[in-house]
Amino acid sequence: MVRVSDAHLAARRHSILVAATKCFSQKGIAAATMAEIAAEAGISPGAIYRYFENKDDLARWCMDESAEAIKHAWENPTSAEMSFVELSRLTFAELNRPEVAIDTQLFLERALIYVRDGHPEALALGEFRDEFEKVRAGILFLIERQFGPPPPDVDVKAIAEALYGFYWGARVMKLLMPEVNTDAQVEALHSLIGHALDRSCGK
Amino acid sequence: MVRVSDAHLAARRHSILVAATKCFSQKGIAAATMAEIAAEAGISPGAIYRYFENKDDLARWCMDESAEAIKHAWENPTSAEMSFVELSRLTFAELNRPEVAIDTQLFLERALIYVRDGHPEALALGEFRDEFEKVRAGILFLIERQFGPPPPDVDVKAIAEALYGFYWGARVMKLLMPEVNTDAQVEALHSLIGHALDRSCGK
Amino acid sequence: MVRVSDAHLAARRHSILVAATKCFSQKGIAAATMAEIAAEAGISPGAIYRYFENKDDLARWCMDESAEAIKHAWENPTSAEMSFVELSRLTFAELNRPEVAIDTQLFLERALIYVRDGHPEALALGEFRDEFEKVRAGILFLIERQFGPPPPDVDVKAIAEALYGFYWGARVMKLLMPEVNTDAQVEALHSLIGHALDRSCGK
Amino acid sequence: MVRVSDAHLAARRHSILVAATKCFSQKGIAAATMAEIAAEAGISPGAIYRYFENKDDLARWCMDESAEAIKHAWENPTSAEMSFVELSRLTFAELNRPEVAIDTQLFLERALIYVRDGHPEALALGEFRDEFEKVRAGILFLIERQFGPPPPDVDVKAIAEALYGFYWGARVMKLLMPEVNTDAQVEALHSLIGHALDRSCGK
DNA sequence: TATGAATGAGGTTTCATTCAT
DNA sequence: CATGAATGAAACCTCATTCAT
Repeated sequence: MVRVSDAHLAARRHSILVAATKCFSQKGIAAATMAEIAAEAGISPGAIYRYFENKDDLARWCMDESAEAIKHAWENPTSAEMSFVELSRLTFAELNRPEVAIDTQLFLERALIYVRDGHPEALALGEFRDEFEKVRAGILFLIERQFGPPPPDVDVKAIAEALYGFYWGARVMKLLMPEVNTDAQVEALHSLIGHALDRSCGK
Repeated sequence: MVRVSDAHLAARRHSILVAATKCFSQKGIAAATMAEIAAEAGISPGAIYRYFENKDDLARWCMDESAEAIKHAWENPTSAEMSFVELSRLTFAELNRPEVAIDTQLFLERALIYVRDGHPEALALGEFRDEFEKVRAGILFLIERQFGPPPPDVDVKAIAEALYGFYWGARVMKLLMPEVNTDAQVEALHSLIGHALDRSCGK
Repeated sequence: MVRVSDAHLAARRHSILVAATKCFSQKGIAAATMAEIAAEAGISPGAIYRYFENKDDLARWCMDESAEAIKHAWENPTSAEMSFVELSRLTFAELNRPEVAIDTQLFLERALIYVRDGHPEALALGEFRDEFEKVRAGILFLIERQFGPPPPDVDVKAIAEALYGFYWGARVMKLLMPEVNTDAQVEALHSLIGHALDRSCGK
Repeated sequence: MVRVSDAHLAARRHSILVAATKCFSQKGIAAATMAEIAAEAGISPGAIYRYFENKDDLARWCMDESAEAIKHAWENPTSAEMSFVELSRLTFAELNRPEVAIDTQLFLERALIYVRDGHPEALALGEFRDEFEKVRAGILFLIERQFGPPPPDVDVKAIAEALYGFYWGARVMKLLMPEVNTDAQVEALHSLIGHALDRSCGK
């Protein structure tokens, strides 16, 4: 009966997403209950259904939102002012924030759902392959911009792919063992890349 | 059915594990039902409970079994005849087998449970940290055996850690995008390591 | 169903208790099913769980309620206007009501559970020993108030205990053989007590 | 295939009854499982079904056996050498043996089943009413043999009934509170009866 | 719009009973 | 005769979802 502003609706929708994200990562999507999420969001269970079709829909939005949070500067490297080394330092520094764990968890849940169901329309918003292609291209671009054309015996494209894989591996490691020093790992990889690609070696 | 040989019991137990592993990875642990697993194993739902305490117990055995499958030569590198490069080639070649996907899925489910619950006794069999420490030590050992003492500006320990992280990242990538060429990535990393650690560069 | 008045909730809770009490005494606690109770109460099985933790909890409330119904004026004899004889007549007259059978049944179920489990916290609300002590003290008080100090060869405390035992025996007899005339039995006991304690005999 | 002596069969049957009686009184008939009983009897679950139709049948035999154990000298008082006072002292002394609790429990279970089901053929072996009539007659006979014809204002028949009720009440009390001194209660009742029926008072 | 009581399908688990050996 | 693995019906309980207010 009461007219409510769009802003208010959007805010409530967002608060539900936040609550759900918290619950989903704490207990897993399957185990978290709508009642818990409602309680966490400070509303009634029924109210959730005004904002989301059903639990699956809500979960999907949570996962997509977290996936969104993951999309980073790498996809649009041209616009970035930073060098490859600077950007990767920044990217991995991010992983030290504890909140990242929640995104990682939801990413993994999303990945598992993705694999189980084939590639259901349900996950249309976040296509892994797409992100992979884009980020790999971004890495490649930045490496070549920083180090110039690679020597013929170094497959920079594969290195870019490997770095992307390493990124996800690092997130999983951080999730399981938060004390792991991924920054040091990045520096080590940088030094490897430097040795291989920097002219200073040949000279 | 009268007394049955131990071998028969073990075989049935194993067949339940196989069926459960299949169902769990197809639908996720939470969504797979005991009835489905029983049907897949060709027995009645009740029979499962002669072999496993309950669904959680069954899931745990599945995850532990797959975790077991993951423990590889890396943990005991001294006994291996292979060089670092050979062993890592072999390890990543393994990832091309489609069956590995199931193990990866269960590993991720296990990881999520692990993170959610803190570190419950339930997962005692497979301690991530433990495996991490051992494998990292194995990698370190093999790298130094192959390349000799590293130059002072290369943090080999961090590289070993990074490689372990890369391994899991590669598994996740393979899970989501089976066509990804992780072998090429490994080769690229090998070439990086070679450039950095081989004496031929400095000379 | 939107917010409902507390009175309505209490009424529904009570109706579940009534339905459960009926089912439990008709079939026994173990054999009665939640579905039956729900049907008897005219609600869905799931609804019961908004009012009671689980079947055991429900059974406990039923038993406690009936136990509550059993606590009688005996526990607070001082406040009663009635003499020992009047009060016991009233108490046993109660047993002629057929509904008492249900309370007796639940009392016996409760007693059996109590004995099997040791003295679990579960039955904390109704401690037998407690009731026993209080009622015995009440009987003693009323006998002495009515008949004055007993002759030295009569153990009035033991008589009070025996009367309490007789009360429960009478309930069990009534349960099994409703036609038994417990009122006559009480009168007979009264006459025995009168003969023994009344001064009129000795004089 | 093996021929087994009747004695052996009877012994096994008996051992099953003993095991079942123990389990039934420990956990209640409904909660005790056939597997437990089999384990307690040292045989396999399947074997029980060679000796008893099903669980209900087994329970019935247990209850009847314990009911049998309850039938006492009271039913045939003429043949007894003992006086009323002696026999009741003996009867209640029996209640101090802890094993009696098991019989009491099974009696109560039997009583509850009896009440729930109406009077099913199932309980044909032990008719409460029958026992009641006989024992009451026995008590009456013994009281009159000991004390002679009662004064006109004492309803000895009702007293006999009351004593029977008291007996069961005492068993229930002993079950719930083993420390209760039922012997003292009997003595107190004896003294009451003595006061009322003994000539010494009137004289 | 929001509420939250109610629904009821469906999951896990138990266990009396059977029957091949 | 005994075994004990297997069955499968049925119980308890959960929780996503609905809808009267």
